[in-house]
Amino acid sequence: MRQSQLFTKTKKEAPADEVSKNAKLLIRAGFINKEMAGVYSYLPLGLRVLKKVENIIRKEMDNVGGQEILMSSFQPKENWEKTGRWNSMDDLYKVSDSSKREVALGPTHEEIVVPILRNYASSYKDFPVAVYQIQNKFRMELRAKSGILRGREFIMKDMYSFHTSQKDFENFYEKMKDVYKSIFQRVGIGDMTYMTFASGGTFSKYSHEFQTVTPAGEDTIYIDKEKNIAINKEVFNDEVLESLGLKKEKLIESHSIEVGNIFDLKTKYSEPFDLSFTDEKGQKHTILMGCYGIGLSRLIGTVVEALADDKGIIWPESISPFQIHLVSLCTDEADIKKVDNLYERLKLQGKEVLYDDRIGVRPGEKFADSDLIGMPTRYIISPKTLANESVEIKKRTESEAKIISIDELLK
RNA sequence: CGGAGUGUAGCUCAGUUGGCUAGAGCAUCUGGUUUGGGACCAGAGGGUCGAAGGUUCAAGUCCUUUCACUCCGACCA
Repeated sequence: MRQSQLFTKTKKEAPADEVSKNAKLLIRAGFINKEMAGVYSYLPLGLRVLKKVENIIRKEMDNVGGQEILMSSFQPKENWEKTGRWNSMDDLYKVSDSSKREVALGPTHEEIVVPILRNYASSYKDFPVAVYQIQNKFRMELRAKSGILRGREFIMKDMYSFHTSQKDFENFYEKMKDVYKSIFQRVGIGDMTYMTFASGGTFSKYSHEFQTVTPAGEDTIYIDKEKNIAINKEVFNDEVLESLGLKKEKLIESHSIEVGNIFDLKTKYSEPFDLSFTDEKGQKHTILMGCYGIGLSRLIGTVVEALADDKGIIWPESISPFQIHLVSLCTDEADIKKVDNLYERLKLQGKEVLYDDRIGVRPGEKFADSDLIGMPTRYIISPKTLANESVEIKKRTESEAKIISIDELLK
């Protein structure tokens, strides 16, 4: 894409009403736009990142047999009354229309997905099933904060699995642990993300979170680097330590951001909706469930928090809006034609290129913009490099550039 | 929801004990100069001072109400 066509622009100054690094950088660089507290729109660059993250997650979900669906955001009040959550969930958005009918805006989708399954599956032959979606969620956070990390509207992947036996559930749950590790590895924060033993909330006694270590995190975890696992402070006690075979002395305390969470739901939601199956002997049993969440918007914010430097964002190749930032410092027409040509050829090779073709913008400003936007690789092309038919290549994470010929580059 | 703070141009901010036609930088537009780390010169456009009400000869400035945003806390599938 030609940068001259991009309707967003970078800003020199961060907005006064943002404090978090992720929001400051993402807004300055033109990835997101703030609409109200905890609510952001995704602009062209931000949406490209979001789509990349989405596709990584989608592939991983499909690989474990997940079937993608898209459930409604409006959810009937009766369903929430059935599970007892209409009044017990503080952060549930309740909206009403002119006929005074009340509905919930979905913060999670157990109340929808279980009735859907019930509509189609009732035999042991119909299970196991896993369905998932990637969708906007609404939660009435009493206090939205930290930019994109804790919003009132946010984007989440939620998967729900359905099983006829505890063993089948456990197998799947174990598989999902690896799937989650793989996802966080692929988006570039695998080395700093730990599977963390945590509270199960209202569902069950314990659950597993995936926590990314950064000072911006609002959670506190204790990490065992050797075993590559951690414990959330909320369940940090002798009993848990012993059950996991961890020694207090070896643990390192860190702040972290919860980027994913997997739960054993047991029959908590299948029961109220009577989601059950008939076994080989004609006997009826309640279905066992698991649920698996990843906040995509939070994940993007976490990547920014964890990897950015003082000049701007640093995107891992896998989720960068473009792979290459082609920065042209050329001013006369013949040179510009040559750069245009290089841009077209890179595109033909299937490269994703953001081409800074802006005329009248000085080099310093282009470099500053390029650092801020944070593409992993920068190609600088100027009259100087063009004289030698070459390009200067610099990685966002490195300070030294190297020069190679255009021919070699295209090879 | 409790505590603290902030709302003035698209953005970042200044604006004295109430006083004349509300300012600067960035951004935008015009012209010129410049071109390897957010340049410079000259000019121009851009405002319901968050909103409503009040006090006053006079309100960005004082009072009341209200809304929004931020931070700390509580809360958090």
